[in-house]
Amino acid sequence: MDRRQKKTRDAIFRAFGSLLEKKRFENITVQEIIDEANIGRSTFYAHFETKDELLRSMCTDIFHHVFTEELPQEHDHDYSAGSKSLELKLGHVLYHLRENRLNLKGLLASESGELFLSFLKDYLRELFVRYLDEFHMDVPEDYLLHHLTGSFAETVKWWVAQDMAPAPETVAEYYIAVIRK
Amino acid sequence: MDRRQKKTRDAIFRAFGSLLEKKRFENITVQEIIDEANIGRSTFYAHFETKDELLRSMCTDIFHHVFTEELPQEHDHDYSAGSKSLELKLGHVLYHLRENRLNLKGLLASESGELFLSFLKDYLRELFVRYLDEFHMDVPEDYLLHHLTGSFAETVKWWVAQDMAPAPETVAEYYIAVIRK
DNA sequence: TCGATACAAAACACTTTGTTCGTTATCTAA
DNA sequence: TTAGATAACGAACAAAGTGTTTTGTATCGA
Repeated sequence: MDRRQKKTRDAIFRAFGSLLEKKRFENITVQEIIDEANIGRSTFYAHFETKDELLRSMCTDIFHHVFTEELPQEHDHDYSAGSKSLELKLGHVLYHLRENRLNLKGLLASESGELFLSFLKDYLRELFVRYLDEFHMDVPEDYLLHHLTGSFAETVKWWVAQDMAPAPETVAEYYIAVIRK
Repeated sequence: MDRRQKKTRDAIFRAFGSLLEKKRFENITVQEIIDEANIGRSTFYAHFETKDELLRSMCTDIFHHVFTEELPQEHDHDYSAGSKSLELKLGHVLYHLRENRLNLKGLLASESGELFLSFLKDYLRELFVRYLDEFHMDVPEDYLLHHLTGSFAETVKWWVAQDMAPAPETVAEYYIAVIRK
């Protein structure tokens, strides 16, 4: 990739992240991003069609990082030993969300939060679907999946509201406790 | 209240509701509401400072209706008989949400949905707090409440996504099944 | 070095918002 | 029924934001 492209792309991401720490997504204008990134107006639109697409790109980056580099030992999925596997995986996800350079508090507020969370839920769904057989509830599978991903997303919201102070392992434990798999 | 005020206020609500059936909140402009309601521009702003405040008023109306007229027999709260009380109450809430003249699908989409759901959660919190002693989980009370309200809100989302086809009682049953009080 | 292309900067048309103001219509209370 | 208050109308306005276009310049990679 052309160095110039990478340079401005990084500048845009940096500017956007920095602005998200100060104000919520919908109150950030393209002009502000342009000024903060110190680039030309037309340059921004050459990279992103809209502010939403920028957010989308940023979310993709984050979750690709969180959900691929992570989740090791696919095969210690041990049914016999009580299986803490899911709890461990979710702990890892939380761990990486916290250490991410991004200010989640800014991202989660309102509109942008919904997009962020819908990304999170998509990834979570793939994860949970592999554990469905461990749940024995008399409800539609689709509803159960919706409940599990939604509840974890709500857990993340709660955690962020607590400034992510509780340890990831603790939060994962809380979550497992309330969903009672 | 002056008849003229009530008349235009109603017209605005009606227009807004009608537009919400066709498009999502953030794509509706004040001008469209004005045209649909057939009122003057300055008149709109005399009633509501902003589009958000209009939405807020509408939510207040809906939930006041749903949560007050409802929830009868406060004292059949029967601990001994397995207590279906909570399930019944939640069923009533769902029932009223469905019969409400408002198109929830339009409301729940994106931005506006968050405001709507935050209203719902506030009311739910008051409801759940009276049942907390029926849950025996080793997690912070605040987290538990957050989980219960959040999960029910997610349940509503799921239900709306199913076009509210399943019976309210059935959905309430699903919910009770997954939270396992 | 040379051709391609990314960038800057300014101008542009367009949309939406929220306010102001003079006029007209409607209400309420006496 | 009338008089005074107040709500609605509608046009005009400034301000802010969006997304596009154009022209010239700087930087890249081969």
